[in-house]
Amino acid sequence: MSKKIWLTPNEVAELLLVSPVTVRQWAQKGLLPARTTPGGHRRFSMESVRQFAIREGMASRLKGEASRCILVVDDDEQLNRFLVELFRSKYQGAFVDSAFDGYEAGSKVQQVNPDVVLLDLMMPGMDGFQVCERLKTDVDTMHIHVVAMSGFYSEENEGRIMSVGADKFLRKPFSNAEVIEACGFSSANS
Amino acid sequence: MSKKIWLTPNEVAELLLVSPVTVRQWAQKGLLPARTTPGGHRRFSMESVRQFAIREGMASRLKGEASRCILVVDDDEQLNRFLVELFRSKYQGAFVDSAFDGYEAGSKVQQVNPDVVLLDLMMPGMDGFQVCERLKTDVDTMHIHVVAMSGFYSEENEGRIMSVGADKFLRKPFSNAEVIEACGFSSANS
DNA sequence: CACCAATGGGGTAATTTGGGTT
DNA sequence: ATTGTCCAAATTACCCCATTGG
Repeated sequence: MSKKIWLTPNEVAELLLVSPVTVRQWAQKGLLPARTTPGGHRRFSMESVRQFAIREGMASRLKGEASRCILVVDDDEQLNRFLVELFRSKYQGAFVDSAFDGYEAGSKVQQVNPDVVLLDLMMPGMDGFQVCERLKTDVDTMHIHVVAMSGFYSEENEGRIMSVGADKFLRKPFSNAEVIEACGFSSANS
Repeated sequence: MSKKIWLTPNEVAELLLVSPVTVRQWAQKGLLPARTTPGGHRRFSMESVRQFAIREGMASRLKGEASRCILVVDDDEQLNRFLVELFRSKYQGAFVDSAFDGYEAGSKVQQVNPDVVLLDLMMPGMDGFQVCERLKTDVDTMHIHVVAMSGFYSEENEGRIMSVGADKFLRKPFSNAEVIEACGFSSANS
């Protein structure tokens, strides 16, 4: 179900912008959970690295922590606009933006640094799986909450998207309350 | 992934001919964007430094680095790496980066603000036509020189990509001299 | 099984960095 | 606006040898 990705110290080092030696130190001190090979070499799971990176304050959240920011990625113009309006009207403090394809998603993520990405899986051209994987493998974006949406439900799809790091799965159609809850805005600010 | 060039504070200081302390100040004031390691040390991207230098009018201090910037977009890993290496080795002053799909293309364009985008038309997922159209429609990126590449030549394709704003069309396979010429590096340094 | 280049582990010493202050 | 200095902590260099993965 979940294809775990194990990273070598070198890969982690490159990801976190430090030398391999430093990664070893973290592992030695127990700061970064690791699994060891029969020969004693360490292997790190993507998930551990993500949590470590976020926990240790690598997040570039230096910017306005005031309001929340959500990015809607869906090629369906109707639904996209609707969702944007929904969030805009419901939470005036939040910054809401939208993207209609993979390219725009990448550009907008880089540009607005969202807290949440509401991501459609079935987009012609680039699918959401790739976008999600990219988001979750880049240290600068791995902290982003990914809510996947799909109209064609299948266990395989759900498993697949969750295995590449999605935080929630939403089956279309859904109610307003459901999206809002999934995006974690239920108890958010206003 | 792509080989990003991250600089330590000391390296930036040497590059801009100032003391490390000064670099710290800039980072603290948010003048120079930086990422931090889990331990709190700063790392600067070559691109940030370049933009900062230009913005602050000290571009002349840059030792001829990053005078130009080119982005290679192709899902063919082999060809992509080859092209990156080609430009890197041929023009050490140029900053070269790569993207392998639409999402990454959008992210990288936003991030490095290239002068030239070398764009493959036939990518699974998102095709180059969409990317090109986005590039040429957005005011912030419409100045970028787009060189389209394709292995499946057809008049229709060439007409189509040129109609959405591409500046050059390259038919695969092509010679090193051809790409370089197409990217406008012909009269560059050596 | 042996070979081999690249990588990883443990350890210590050397260097760099962030922050406060001048 | 930039730089020097101090200190504690973070990061790295270097050594030698084992492991990894062809």
